[in-house]
Amino acid sequence: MREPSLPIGALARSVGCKVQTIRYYEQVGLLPPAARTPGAQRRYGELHRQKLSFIRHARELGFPLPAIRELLALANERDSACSRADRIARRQLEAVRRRIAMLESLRVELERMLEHGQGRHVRDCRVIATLADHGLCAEAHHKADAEH
Amino acid sequence: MREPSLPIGALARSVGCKVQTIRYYEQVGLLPPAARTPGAQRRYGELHRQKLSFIRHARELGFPLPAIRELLALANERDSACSRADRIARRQLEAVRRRIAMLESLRVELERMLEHGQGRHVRDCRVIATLADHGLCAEAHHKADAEH
DNA sequence: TTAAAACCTCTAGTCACTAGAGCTTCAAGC
DNA sequence: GCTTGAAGCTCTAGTGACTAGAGGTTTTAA
Repeated sequence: MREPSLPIGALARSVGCKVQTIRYYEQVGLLPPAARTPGAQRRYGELHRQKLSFIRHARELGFPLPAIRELLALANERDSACSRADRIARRQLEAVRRRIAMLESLRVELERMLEHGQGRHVRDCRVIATLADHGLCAEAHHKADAEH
Repeated sequence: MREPSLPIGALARSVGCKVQTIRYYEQVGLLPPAARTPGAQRRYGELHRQKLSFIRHARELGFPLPAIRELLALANERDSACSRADRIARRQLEAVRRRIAMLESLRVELERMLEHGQGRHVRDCRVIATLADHGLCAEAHHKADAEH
């Protein structure tokens, strides 16, 4: 098998990311260095594709790169306990839930800002008024702060 | 009135942000430069507090700084049409809704990953398996990509 | 008067990419 | 075998919205 045959562009297309992103992952050590042609171009095989696909999927789920690094390591030692992976996923789930809660309260507030729509002038524009006076807004989204 | 009497730390506490954030806003021109003591320390008055509060509130709603800049400008010309502020808010509402939709599908997938919980080993860990095989996941979150 | 808390500027770092300059290599058609 | 254009290469810098730290100065309360 002359396995490593995919050039970087084809790999990028096949997992739906940019070429630079792949080089970036290699640079920060998430992806092992690719095989190279005599002219120093990267060539990838199926294993690389699977790993990259794993990374991209985890990124879409919002895992930060350090967590993904850990998940990749776990996936390798196939006999170690699953609980660590679970814990990482659970942490991520909590973060996602917090973000949803916060965004929901923001959605409600934005909808309220807009619901009487066409005030003709800025001086009675609900959007501006609401932003100017924090007291007008739902109490909710102050508590939900926490993170990014 | 010796209006500008709040030092930067007190202002930061009063609106719930960091000192450096206030200096940053001044640096990028979102906040007008503060008055200074003879020793060059910043002193703020009520107007600054209101403006900063407006900015922080808008940030909590997820508006990016360029949009906030525009909103601030609009708030100043109190006779101009409200429709521009409305449009900005509406755009932001759309972004918030998209983000919620995406996060919801991620939440579902993460919950599914975790629901059979305690597989004892990595080789049958749903978290790892789900990440490794994108085909296993709900179709949803691919469509919802779009943006940040 | 002194001491410590708060302030100052400036630089660099964060995260996860993304963009661009300037150059080289590959692959397909002739 | 030659040409040509797409795709590759490295390296540097930029993004957004802060955040952190070094190293020094000012303020304020005891």
